[in-house]
Order: sequence, then C-alpha cells, then structure tokens
Amino acid sequence: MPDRQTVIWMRPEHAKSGRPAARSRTQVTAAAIKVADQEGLDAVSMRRVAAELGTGAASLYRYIATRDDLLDLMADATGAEYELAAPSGNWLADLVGIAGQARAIMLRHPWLPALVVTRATLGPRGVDLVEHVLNVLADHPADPAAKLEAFGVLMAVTATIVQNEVAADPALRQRQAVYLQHVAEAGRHPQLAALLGTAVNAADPADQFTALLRRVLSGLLATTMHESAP
Amino acid sequence: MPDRQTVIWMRPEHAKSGRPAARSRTQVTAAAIKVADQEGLDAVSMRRVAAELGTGAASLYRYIATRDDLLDLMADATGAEYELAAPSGNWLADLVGIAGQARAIMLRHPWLPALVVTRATLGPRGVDLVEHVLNVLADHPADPAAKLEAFGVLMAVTATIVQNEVAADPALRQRQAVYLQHVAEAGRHPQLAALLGTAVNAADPADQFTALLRRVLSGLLATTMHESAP
DNA sequence: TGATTTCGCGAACTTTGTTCGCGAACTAAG
DNA sequence: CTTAGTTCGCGAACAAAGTTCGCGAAATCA
Repeated sequence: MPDRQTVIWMRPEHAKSGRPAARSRTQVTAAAIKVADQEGLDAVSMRRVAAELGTGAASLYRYIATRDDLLDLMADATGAEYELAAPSGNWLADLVGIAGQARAIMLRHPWLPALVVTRATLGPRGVDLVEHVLNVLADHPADPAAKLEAFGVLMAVTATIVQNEVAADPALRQRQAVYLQHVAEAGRHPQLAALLGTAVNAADPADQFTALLRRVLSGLLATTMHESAP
Repeated sequence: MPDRQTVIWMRPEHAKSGRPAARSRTQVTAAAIKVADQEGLDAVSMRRVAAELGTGAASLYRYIATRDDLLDLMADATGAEYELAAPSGNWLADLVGIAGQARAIMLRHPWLPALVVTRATLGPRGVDLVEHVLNVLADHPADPAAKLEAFGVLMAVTATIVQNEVAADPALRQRQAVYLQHVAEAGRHPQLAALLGTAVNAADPADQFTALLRRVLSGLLATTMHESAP
C-alpha cells in the first residue's frame, strides 16, 4: 500500500528487496499517454491502461497510489518535450518561444490543456521549466513572485487557447453556434449579433497565438505602467 | 427522453399538456449549487442533489438530460450575481471592475473556477456578460475577435488565480511545498531555491489581483505595440 | 536451502451516471 | 363528469470505473 503522504515524485519507485517489479512507473505513464493520445483522456481508465500493458487493473497500484497520480505523471512527462535553449537576452522573445513550444506540445497531446488547467502540480520536468523561465527573467526587475505569476498566466492562457483550438467534439461547436445565432436573432444583444455577422478571420492560428501571448506577457511584465486611453 | 441535439437553454422546460412538473430547472440548479457550495463539486452527484430536493435520482432526468447539463446550468446561474453598471468611458477600469466581481463570485462559489476553466459554454447569463463587455469596449479600435479573446483571457486568468487562492486541500499545499523544498535543497535549481528563500509577500490578495489583471488587460488591449526592454 | 519480502492480479465492493417500466396525476376534450 | 391522452415521479436495475483484499508465485537475502 503506497505512501499517500507525499507527492509521487518523492516516493521510491521500487523496493530494494524481494521480487523485482516487472514494469516501471515510466512504462505505465507511457502507456497512459498512448491511450490518451489516441482515445482521449476519458479512455484513460485503470483497466484500459492495464490492458495496454497486458496486465490487470490491480497491478497498476504497485506503481501508483491513485489515478490522480497517473494524471500527474502524464502531465509532467510531457515536459520532457521542451527544448530549452539558453536565454537570448530578450526575455519577451524567449517567453513567447516557450509558449509556442507549450502550444505545440499541447496540440500533440490534446488532453494536456485540461490537466494543466485543472491541477497545478509541478513535477521534475515542471520544476525544470520554472527554473528556466526564472533564468530567462533573471535580469528583469520584477519581484520573484511576479515572475512566478507570469509563468502561471503563460501556461493558463496557452492551455485555454489550445483547448479552444482543438475543441473536442465538432458537434459541441455546432450546438454552441446554433445557440449564439438564436440569441443574436432575438435582438437583445446587438453587439454580439454584429460580431457574428463579421466574417471569421482566418489568419494563421500560430501567428494569432504568438501575437496574443506577446501582448499579454509584455503587459504583465511591463516595466512602465501606463494609463489607458478611453 | 430529453433532447440532446441542442444546448439545454434551447430546450423547452415543461411540456404544455399532461401532468405538470413538480419542480423547475431553476430549483434543481439551486439545489446543486447549494450542495456544491457546502460540500464541494464532487459531492454534486445525481443522488445527492435529488436527496437535497427530497426525491429520487431518476427524477432529475425530467429536467436535465445529463449531469453535464446540470454543471452548465450551475455555472451560468452564477452569472446572475454580476452587477453590470453602464460603461464609464474608461474601458480598463470597467474591465478590471468586472474581473473583480468575477473573483468575488468565484470566492463565493469555490467550485466555479473549475467549471469556467473546463467547459466554455455560454448560457443566457454568460451571453449577457459578453454583450456587456463588448459594450464597454465599443469605442475600442481592436477588432471584434480580439475583444472576445480579451473576455476569454479575463475569465481564464481570473479563474486560475482564484483556483490557487482557494487551493482546496491544505494538505495538498503542504505536499507541494515539501517537494519544492526538497528540490531546492538538491541544489540543481538555484533560481527556485532563491525564490523559496524569499519571504512570501503578504499583500492584500484583492489588490494583487487587481494589479495583475490591470497589467494583463492593458497589455492585451494596448493600442500601441511597444518592444520589450531586455 | 529456507525465510522473507515483494509482486501480479482475479475477484469483489462501492460509487456514480443513466435507462426502463409502470402506476399515478393531471389536462383537455366531449 | 367521464374518458382519453399525455406527462411525471421514481424504484429497480445496469454498466462503467476506482479501489481494496487476499493469496499464490517469484525473487532476494542470509
């Protein structure tokens, strides 16, 4: 019966004596990611992941204490896909670059945004990423807490945007569109109606994303605060 | 067997003939919100909500087709708690004010951030809110799509921050803190270690929130794009 | 070799969303 | 007021899914 008092990354993977385990936490995580990639996060059940590994569901509990542990492992594992180059001296460009990588990773793993946005746990990879961001911002005058907030906003905004980009079911999109159309036609929401009348701009999603994040981050970490023009 | 092809807000609440329903969609929603407020979102099961209403679980399906419908209803219902004043002419101040209300509402309903961040469905109240935001930004030169994005970012960031503020289990906080301490002591993450050494700043959360959102929004909707100083 | 420890995992328990089916309740004609 | 016709309430049952138990088998250690 595994330890529940600590984060999974502090729990020893195997015992040092007795029969050795046939699999590893990494293998279990990989299997779960595989299932999630091809069948969605809902398909990641203990039984399904176990089947992927060719064993029974109960066996998984030798490696993780809980399904939530597995989700944490999955999310953190994707952190290995970042390629963190040395800071260039231009923190904004570096951060936007990181956000771009985050987006690419999330597009590769459409289930990831939901996890990022739901549970804020940092594992080894996440910690590495934070350290890297802090390095990028090393010369920035903002206080440390603000830098952490910037990291959080970067991730949250990216996850939110990607979540909309890959909006799971096209049927849901349709339902929502129908409702908005209905509301617009009712006449009580002229601004919204005008907006739906406008043609959807078909710019490159990647460019739109980059532009948005550049604005958000430059505002968030601006060194001079300026008033708004009304 | 209720309709599944449309959003719940387009489905007629009651039939026009036959035995009249004993309850209303609003009552079911209110019961669910009550349960969520005092026992958390996980406690919002069909049986629990039904019990709150003094009926059986199956009865709820006369009002909603699915548990997800109920979650949508709950989220949208909280939109009634906004007090939307006429635009002042200062869009930044108005938006920050709206964000402040959003935060207050989320603090009142700690389960709300999770819903906001997970499902992006707009109900009647949500649509009203969007309309209001578009009114606030009516004179702003940004194109309509950008204004919608601003609304999305506003909500996402607010939900994320509140989610951290009300970080459910203090035990989880503790576990995470222990792990970060562990990582810092390992010595491979000097920036993070330095940050943990710093005393946590104990400014008023509301002020911190306001400042953060002001920065994010003023950057996002800035009329002049400026480079970053490295 | 024997004792000890750990592992694999089938079976079973619990909780939860959802469906079925039918008797009761109510409306609307006649 | 009676009689269709329709809808409602909801107990019972079903199908996942997470998790726990218990024990035989497999390694390691002494």
